[in-house]
Amino acid sequence: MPSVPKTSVEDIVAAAKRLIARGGAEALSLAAVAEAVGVRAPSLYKRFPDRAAIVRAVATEAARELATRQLAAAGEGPVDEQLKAVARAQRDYARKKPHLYALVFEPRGESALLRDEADRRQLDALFELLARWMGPAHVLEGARALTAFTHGFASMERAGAFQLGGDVDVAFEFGLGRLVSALEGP
Amino acid sequence: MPSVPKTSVEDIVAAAKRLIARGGAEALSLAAVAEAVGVRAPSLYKRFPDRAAIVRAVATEAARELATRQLAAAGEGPVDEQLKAVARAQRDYARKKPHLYALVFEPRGESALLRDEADRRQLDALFELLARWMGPAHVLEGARALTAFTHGFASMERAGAFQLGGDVDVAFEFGLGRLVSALEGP
DNA sequence: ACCTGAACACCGTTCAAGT
DNA sequence: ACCTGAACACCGTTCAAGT
Repeated sequence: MPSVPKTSVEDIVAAAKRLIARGGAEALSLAAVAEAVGVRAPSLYKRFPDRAAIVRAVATEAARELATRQLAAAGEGPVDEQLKAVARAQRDYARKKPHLYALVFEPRGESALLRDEADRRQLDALFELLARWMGPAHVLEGARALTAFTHGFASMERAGAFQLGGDVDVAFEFGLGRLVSALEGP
Repeated sequence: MPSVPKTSVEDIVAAAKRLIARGGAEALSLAAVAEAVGVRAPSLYKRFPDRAAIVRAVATEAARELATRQLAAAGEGPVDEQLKAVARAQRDYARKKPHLYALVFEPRGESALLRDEADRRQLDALFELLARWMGPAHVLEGARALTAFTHGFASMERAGAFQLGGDVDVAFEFGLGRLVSALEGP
């Protein structure tokens, strides 16, 4: 009857996030999460319907975290520099937290990403930034092109796909510079 | 003593490829592979050291298959049109065989992609194509930019990341057109 | 030489029993 | 109201025993 909770939703998500950051989502076991929050695995089902729901909650947090960093990185300089900074922040997050990044951009199976309000508002801000560079006509297409390039680069880098030598940083800046220039104007 | 084999390496890879194409690599069970080739799961260990090795073999085949399609799609037109056709073939493969595509471009864990000779030769041909468009100076950077954009787009499309409406085909052609133009010349 | 059943350790998930 | 041990079905993998 006392029903004193040993843990909480936030506790569980935080522990799961830490574990995923360390070993990736597919290596996450409920037993490990449970131990990290001082409980047994079956108790997790009191707060989450299943394992996938826990992973999804972590993905939502990671998406917000990434958007926050991108917005902070944008700063106040010229618009094209702001756009590049946003892209660099995305790549940077992918390098520093590859497993969390993968959760946002490469969700597996049923774990489709669910974005927060906060996340959504931040993405809108990035959209407006791009609108100032391109004009209103093709903003959606431009955003998709820029994000696709950046994610593709980060994803391939993470997967070890760049095996032919050369300076990968140089390649990123080369592609980013050319693409951002190509997006200018209507 | 008779030792009449019931299956073969090729058999197993073909069955695994079919199963992965249908349900994705992480849903592949050795029991299903074994049943498909008319054997019991433990017998698979006579030909492959572990599950990951089977998945890796399928990935190698998928990589070759993709490169073959890209090369075939290039055709004989103007160089920029050939480059675009190669990118479109990549996106097309990602849409038609998403699970096999993911195996090539988004390998998980230890399953780093191993390319065969045939695959490598085809990639070289694509490189030369790009060199004719860009000149020799930044071919590596250009190839990485073009592949990053195409993979990023295909990956996000596959993950259902383009949720804001708009015509996704138009966005792809928009980005591809601007990027290829931006890569022209030294 | 190859195949097999049985066993092992490890999963996610369910549920009746405890407080 | 929350937590737990036990059980279940399902994994990949190992291995002694079969032919």
